[in-house]
Amino acid sequence: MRIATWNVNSIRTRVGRVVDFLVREDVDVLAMQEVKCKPEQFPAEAFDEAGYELAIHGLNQWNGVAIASRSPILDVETEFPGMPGFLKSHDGPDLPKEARAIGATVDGVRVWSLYVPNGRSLDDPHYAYKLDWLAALTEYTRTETSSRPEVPFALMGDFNIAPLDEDNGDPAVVPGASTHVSPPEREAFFALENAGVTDVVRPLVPAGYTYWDYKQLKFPRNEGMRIDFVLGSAAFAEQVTDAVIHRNERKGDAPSDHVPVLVELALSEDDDDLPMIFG
DNA sequence: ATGTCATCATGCTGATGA
Repeated sequence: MRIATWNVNSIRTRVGRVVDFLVREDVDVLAMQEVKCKPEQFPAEAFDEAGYELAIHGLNQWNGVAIASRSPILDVETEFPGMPGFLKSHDGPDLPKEARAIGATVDGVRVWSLYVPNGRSLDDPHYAYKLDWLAALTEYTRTETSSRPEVPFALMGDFNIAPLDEDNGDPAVVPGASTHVSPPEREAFFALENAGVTDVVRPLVPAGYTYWDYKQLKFPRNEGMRIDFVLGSAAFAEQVTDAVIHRNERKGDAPSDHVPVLVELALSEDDDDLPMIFG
């Protein structure tokens, strides 16, 4: 199985690029973030024609997550247990939470496409929301990986955190003053890694960024950040045979500001592609 | 240079979010 994550920054703007990538790289499952549309606005036909089905969670022009898959998408959830809402986005507990998570089972793998809140600034309510959101995700991950350790489980997406100093190549992102690199955010990320999942890409791709701001020639200067990750349970991680950060997807016409991160698993998909030996 | 990009609405320009 070849499975990837990509913050596409508007699927309506990027659909050609995204489907081209899926076909060219023989991707079986794609977790998308920032699709920036409602399900009825999602360009589903292009995915259908390329042989992918979709699960989409989008409420408005902000955020929005989706999963595309060649195999059937089962048991879809649009939030994880305990996931908080952002106070400014609703006036009460009955109103919908932001569309930042979608989980589904594909070929026996439990996959989450996650768009972690940005935080905006260290003194913004969005920053506290980000930490609360990560704490709830950590508790869910601990419960899930301990109660069903045999199920391969993966958190894939834009975590909006550069966990290590080497993950931040942007001089405008200053430790002590900026989000994405503050100690509480990094501690939240490490707590998640201690709750039953590990970064399956870093051992295979030790260096490299996944995001470059559109402004100030950040990509030509290579002043990027590594903030998109695939965190897998033991049952997932032990199947990983390869990983690639597709840096070239930041080039050319109308790129997203993030690039896809692809992981290959030894896990067999289903028998559809195999010869019919037994008739 | 607060230098780009995407979206929506008080809509063809500004506000919001990243």
